[in-house]
Amino acid sequence: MQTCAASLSAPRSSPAILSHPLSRTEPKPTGGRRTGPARSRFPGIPPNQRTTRPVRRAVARLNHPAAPAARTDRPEPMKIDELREAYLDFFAARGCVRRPSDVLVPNDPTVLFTPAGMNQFKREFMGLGDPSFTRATTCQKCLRTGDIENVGKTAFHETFFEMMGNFSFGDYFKREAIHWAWEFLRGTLRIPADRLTITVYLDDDEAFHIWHDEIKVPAERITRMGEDDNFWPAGAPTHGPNGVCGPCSEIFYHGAGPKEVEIWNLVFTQFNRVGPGQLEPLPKKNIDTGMGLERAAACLQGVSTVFETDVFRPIVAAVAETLGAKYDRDQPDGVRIRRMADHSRALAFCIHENVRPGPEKQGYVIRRLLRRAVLDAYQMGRRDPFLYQIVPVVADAMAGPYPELKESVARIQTTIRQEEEQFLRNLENGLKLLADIFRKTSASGSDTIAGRDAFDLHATYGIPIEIVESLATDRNLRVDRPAFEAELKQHAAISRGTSEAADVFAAGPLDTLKKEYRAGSEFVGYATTHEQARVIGILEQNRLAESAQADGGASIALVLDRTPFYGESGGQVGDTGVIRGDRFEFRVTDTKKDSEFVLHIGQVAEGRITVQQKVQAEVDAPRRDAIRRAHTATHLLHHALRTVLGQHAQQAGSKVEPDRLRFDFGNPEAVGRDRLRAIEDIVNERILASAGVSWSLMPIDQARTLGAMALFGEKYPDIVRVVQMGDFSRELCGGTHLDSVGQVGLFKVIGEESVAAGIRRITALTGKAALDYVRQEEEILAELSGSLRVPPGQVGQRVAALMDEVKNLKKQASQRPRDTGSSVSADDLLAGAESVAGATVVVRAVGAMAPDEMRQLVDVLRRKRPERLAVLLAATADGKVQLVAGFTRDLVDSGLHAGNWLKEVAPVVGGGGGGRPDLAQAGGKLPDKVPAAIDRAIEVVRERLTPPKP
RNA sequence: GGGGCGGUAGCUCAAUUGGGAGAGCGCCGCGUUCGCAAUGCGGAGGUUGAGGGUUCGAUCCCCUUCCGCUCCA
Repeated sequence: MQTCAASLSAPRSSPAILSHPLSRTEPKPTGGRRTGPARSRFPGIPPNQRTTRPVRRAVARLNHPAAPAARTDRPEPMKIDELREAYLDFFAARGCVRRPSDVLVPNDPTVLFTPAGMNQFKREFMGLGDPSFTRATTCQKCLRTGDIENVGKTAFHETFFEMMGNFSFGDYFKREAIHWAWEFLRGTLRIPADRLTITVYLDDDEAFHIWHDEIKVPAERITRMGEDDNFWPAGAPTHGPNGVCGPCSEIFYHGAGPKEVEIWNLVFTQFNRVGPGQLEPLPKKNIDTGMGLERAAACLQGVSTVFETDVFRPIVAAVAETLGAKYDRDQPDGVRIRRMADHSRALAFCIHENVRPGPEKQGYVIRRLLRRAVLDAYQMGRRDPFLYQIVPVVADAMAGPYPELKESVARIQTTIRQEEEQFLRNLENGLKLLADIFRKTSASGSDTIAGRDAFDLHATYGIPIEIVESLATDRNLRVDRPAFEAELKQHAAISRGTSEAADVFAAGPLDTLKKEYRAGSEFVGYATTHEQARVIGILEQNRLAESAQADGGASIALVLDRTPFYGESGGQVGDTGVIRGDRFEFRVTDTKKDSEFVLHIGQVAEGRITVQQKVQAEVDAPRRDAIRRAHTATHLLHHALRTVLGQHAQQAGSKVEPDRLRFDFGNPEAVGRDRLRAIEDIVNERILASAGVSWSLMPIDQARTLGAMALFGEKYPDIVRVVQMGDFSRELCGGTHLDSVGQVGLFKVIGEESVAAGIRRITALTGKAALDYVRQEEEILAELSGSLRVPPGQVGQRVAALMDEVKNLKKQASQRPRDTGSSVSADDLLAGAESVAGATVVVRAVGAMAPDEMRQLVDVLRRKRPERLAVLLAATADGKVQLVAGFTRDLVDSGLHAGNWLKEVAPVVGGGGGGRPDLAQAGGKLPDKVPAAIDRAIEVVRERLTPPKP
């Protein structure tokens, strides 16, 4: 039976179905006295939502007489997709707003990946978030690599996982959180009470009381734990950090195995830590809970690891099958297969959200995941890429909640495959280096590879220690593992450097403003470029100020209640312009967005601004128009790219400036001139056709249904703006656009390049800038044609002809005999040679000669006199001396060294030199001393030359 | 953010305290052959990533910078 999320999220079933007599999953009240107190405990929740609701899929099944589960005593275990829906339904019924999962890489500088369900609610926890709800529930995609070594080895560690949570922002607190958790576990999931135990924080009597006296959990099933186990953040009271924190209470499941499983953590955020041991109660207390989806499912399904749950089983099987291995849970390869299964799922989700393997940050985390998995396969004997083959299985297994994954399968596979190939190549290269190390180690008579060598291989070339060890063993060598570990530790210590311990919750100056103006700044710039407004904040050096005056240059930021200025976002640059008020003028040089506020950044040109003042905000309209042209053209380009290259050519980023745009998109290869031309043509044809541009607001789901292009891995608000051009382009976009496509004027591509593996970038111009560009090219051509004295059309031929000519002339020049003027011929030199100890000694000043020529002259001399010849030539040019010396082979063999000869001569001309025994060169700065150097040279060679051996 | 390694011909890589920029493969031409594979001879192809410094002289040493790889955080 197919797991079907669609049916799970169908409109609510009628109460009649819920009370169907066969509905055995309808929970029994946990106690007879339940209903009464429950009413008073949960004010504000409609009574019909207070009781636990059953899982609708189960209901549907029970209503269908043919369903096998209806006839067995034990219903088939709950699937992961069912558990997820049951949880979200349960809390939605208790007034929690069901929010979508945040993206894996959140807009949050303190984390690389979303680590927990609460991450997306940080602002809500501070009372600064969306005011439309105070309780929420989510199933959040998370990624953690802190315990990566344990993945596959333990039952429950995963890198990618889903965390279900319910959250209260100053709304319900401890009592409700605990009661509901228990109701869900006991009622909806029907977990027997004797399988559950509880922990609470040492002195959290309130929580203990609720568990013991209200829920009636026996005292021996409740344990009080210290701040390291039952406080969030762990150890916060003693060790910090300062800020919001609180005790927590955990629920453990005791299955068949020896170890209990933590399936639920309830965090009661009730304190503000101001110093060691100093906890001040918060006026508004929060609830932050987390239930690991997969581990909870494993408990329900009666399996001992997450890898045996219904979602993971096919992935594990696919890995084993692809590798031609048999999956045996308890064999060493079992660990590897589980790890590969986990990593392939994590990779699929990350790459889907456009996190690609790379050298830093998120990309590097992903790269390591991939390499770890490929290494596992390598050690199981696999030498080709394989991981990419798992992707479709992952997409299938996760299709219920994440159907969009399927659309990305091809893209994810390509990315993974390329990275696999690269890593395998690295490994092959590494093996060569490894062979060297082995040889050196053996040659030195040792059987142990130094830890330092192993570490160098690891740190510099990325050759994993496991590979080194395994290959070493094959050659009866071993690795000094302790020394390796020591190196690793030392490197880690050095690298730690300045890792800042960022506060989990950091409040900025704008948050103060946020308390007063919840809605933020209103943007009126779609309709107008000038507007009356009021100053609601002045930001000076990151602090709020009451007023600001002209003081020569310091940049400050103004916040207005409403503004026509567009704050930089979605790739579109911020507006510039001017803000005027009573006796002041403020020049806006840039506009940025900070959460809900628009920051007008610039300088006070004259006068004094104070908060609450009325102002006139005026955007630089011509510049804005140029931006609109570029932005509308960007959508046209996106459309043309997909038409010419295919649907894979999706946006991967963009920058929109006045009459200039940069657009990054996925494409495996360079676009090429022809296709680039076709793309440019399509855009310009659309411009000529001049379709209208319109926009509307709609819920995100509706926009997707309409086929509006949205980026994966991008966080969108609930209500989105959809910009439509004619009938060919519809995109989610908050930017400013033209009224009609025709206003773009001219569109000209000026460059295409690669920015990352699989990502290309097109740079283009619009409007006046495009015209200017074309004119500039025209002028360059005119200039060229002028100086070449040919019509523009013949410039190419003319240049080619000139280049040919240059080449031929060069060739002729190099072949011409060297008899240029002052230069000396080899024969002359030999004629003037002296004879020393039976050898021919040529030591001469040769006027101006290039080093290259001198070397060749030495060669000529040696050819003419192949035996017992010593040459030293001295040239002078530009106030410098150049010496070249050489010996014939036999003299070198008899112990003479041209380099050493020069070392004795060059100091005379104020220089130094050296070279090979048969040929050397030297230089100096004293041309006057050349005669002295020549004397010295002859003197030296006389001392050294010995008569030939008989 | 920090550490290590690297960037030389189209590709893979050499170049012994700093001293003449090379090899193999590929490419082009000619020869051998009925033709192909094979093979012989000849040839083209380089701002040694960029910029600066030290030096008589820098692929080599130093500094800056860009890019790639890699480890750690």
